[in-house]
Amino acid sequence: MSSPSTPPKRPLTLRDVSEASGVSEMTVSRVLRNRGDVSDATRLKVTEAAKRLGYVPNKIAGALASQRVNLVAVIIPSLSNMVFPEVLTSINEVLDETPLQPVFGVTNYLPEKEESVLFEMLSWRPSGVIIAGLEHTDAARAMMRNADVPIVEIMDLDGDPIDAIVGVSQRRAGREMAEAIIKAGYRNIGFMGTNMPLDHRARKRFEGFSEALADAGIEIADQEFYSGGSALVKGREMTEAILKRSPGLDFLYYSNDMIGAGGLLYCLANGIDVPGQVGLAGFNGVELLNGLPKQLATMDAERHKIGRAAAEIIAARSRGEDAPQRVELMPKLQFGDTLIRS
Amino acid sequence: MSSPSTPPKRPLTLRDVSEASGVSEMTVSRVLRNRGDVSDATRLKVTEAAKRLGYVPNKIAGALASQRVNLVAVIIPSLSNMVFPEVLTSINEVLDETPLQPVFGVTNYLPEKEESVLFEMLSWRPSGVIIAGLEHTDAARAMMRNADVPIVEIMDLDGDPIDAIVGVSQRRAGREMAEAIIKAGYRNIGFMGTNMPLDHRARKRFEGFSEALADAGIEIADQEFYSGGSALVKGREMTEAILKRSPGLDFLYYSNDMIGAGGLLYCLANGIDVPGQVGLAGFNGVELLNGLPKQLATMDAERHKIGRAAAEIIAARSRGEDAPQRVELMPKLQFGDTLIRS
DNA sequence: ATTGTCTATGATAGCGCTAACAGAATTATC
DNA sequence: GATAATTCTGTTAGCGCTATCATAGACAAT
Repeated sequence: MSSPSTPPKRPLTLRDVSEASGVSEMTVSRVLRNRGDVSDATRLKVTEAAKRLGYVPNKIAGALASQRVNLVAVIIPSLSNMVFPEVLTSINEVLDETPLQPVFGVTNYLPEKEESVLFEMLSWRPSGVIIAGLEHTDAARAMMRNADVPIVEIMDLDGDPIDAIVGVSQRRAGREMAEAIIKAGYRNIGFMGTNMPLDHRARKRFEGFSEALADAGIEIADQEFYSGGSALVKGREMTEAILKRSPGLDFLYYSNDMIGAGGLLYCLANGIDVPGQVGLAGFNGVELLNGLPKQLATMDAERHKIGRAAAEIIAARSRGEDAPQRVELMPKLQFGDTLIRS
Repeated sequence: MSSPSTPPKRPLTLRDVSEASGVSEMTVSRVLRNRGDVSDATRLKVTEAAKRLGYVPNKIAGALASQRVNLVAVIIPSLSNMVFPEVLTSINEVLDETPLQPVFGVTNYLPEKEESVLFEMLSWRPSGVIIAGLEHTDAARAMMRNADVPIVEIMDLDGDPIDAIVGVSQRRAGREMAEAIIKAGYRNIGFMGTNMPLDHRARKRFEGFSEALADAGIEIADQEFYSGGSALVKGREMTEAILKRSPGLDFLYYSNDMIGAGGLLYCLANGIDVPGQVGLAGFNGVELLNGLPKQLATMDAERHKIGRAAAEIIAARSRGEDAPQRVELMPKLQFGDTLIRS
């Protein structure tokens, strides 16, 4: 372990390493990238000099010269909803085993923000783009079509992809839940969800849910929407409100597990028999639910698989291999303890 | 709205826009960056041509030429612990109002991984680095010292910073909680936490906690450690185990709120009077707690403020302004319903 | 020796932009 | 009307790397 060199004023370049090791810049470059034939003796000299100087290659120059960038743009609506960090984690895991590096951008569910984040990211000429959802501004679509790199739209499956797509049909997920609820004998069904017109996935689940109910001749008996605040608290509050207003409800469907968990805790705390008096279900399959006193019925959104599959498509395509254009994952209904009356 | 142009085979460059608009590349560059004087007429021609062609500037070339990069490296241990996405969200918020763009890297609490992520990030010559914790490999420290950009170490305050530092004293946070517990009259105290030797912040809290107890002549009566799995579930399980093993415990301190919440739910479900029989406290002040039947005593880790302050330091420094070298935030003890016996 | 085949290294020419300066066009000043 | 000041636009020369081709040396086959 040599002690670190004194802080350089002028930033180090290949030339410095080249001079320090007595070989050409080209050879240094070869050694540092492990490319081409270099004798062991030179290799040693160079790595030694590079380490001694504390040289860090300049990828900007490298990328410009080689026209290759190892970045993958990953664009998601939010970090507050645990779903997205989980997707990111999976993407990370997969890309860790490749030369690729994810770069994250957050849109706050705003199409214009998405467009600007995308523009910014594309200007770094990434090797691929993973982006949540299918709804984008015209300009954003055009940029992605023109970018000439693999684009993977994730999470949602209901719509026309630009390039590749990985996700679950949100509409169908809503449908399946509705069908399971009907089959379990519930008829007086309330819905609670976010009041976020730009969360297209929640919207599509809701649409699928209502459609399936309509097919069975059932209408949603009551509904509540919220925005902002702690989801768990909102779940309690909305559940209290909806049950006070519509005491006849026998089932409550929540558009996500956090508000569902809030609702469940409310029912348990207030002596409401679940699912005897009221059945409950959420969506996402968040890990949190396992720790609750009762297991909330939910549907696993397969977000880890989604992240993996998307990253694998980018990785494969960037290696020149081909990869699936469409990966449909099937969310599994987990009945838990709140859907089937025993 | 002109329809998008046909997908170009050869990627567009400034030259294409220059030719399309009949001015020099330099003028196009000026228009696109809003820099220097350009007549309105030319400006219009250029923006029009750029939009029509769907030109996206190449920041790689731009950065190389200008020696300016608008990226800020943000390095955190994990995305699974909500604390970090929350910090990222705040960093994002602040940087959104600047020309800077965060780039995230995840280390999985591994020093070697941190070193490699850091190396990778520094090779893009970012305008600043925000990195969690004060513990790094020697090589990592050397790289940061040599990088000649602002470095902000966050979350923790107990140790020697490389450059700037923003956080809370974890040791002191542990101390304060211990003191509050003692003051409330508890004497038989159990501890539960992660078994992660590399989570230095949890370790320091634990140390501060034990020290303060020792000062009062108290020793930790029993303890449990976990790793992996759903924290809420682990909280239940550990609580059950520790209470069975040491029925005399009158207080349980959890190293984070998720396991604390699990413990609280376990106690409530099993008719254990909280805080009459057993007092409880966690750490972090996660929003989730607000939705629980009882409010768990905790300490707000100020992670939003940490993110904001760190990003503001980078932003200020990158504008050439000066900024604080050390920001100490004071975690506030929130007593909730589980610490003070009424 | 002659030619060919490797292996190891170097020289050259950009990658697509922008900094810095130069110059043309326009307006102001006396 | 001449000069200076003020726009505006263009020219040149890199930024720090890598692709590509050239070349020198080592060795083998002929």
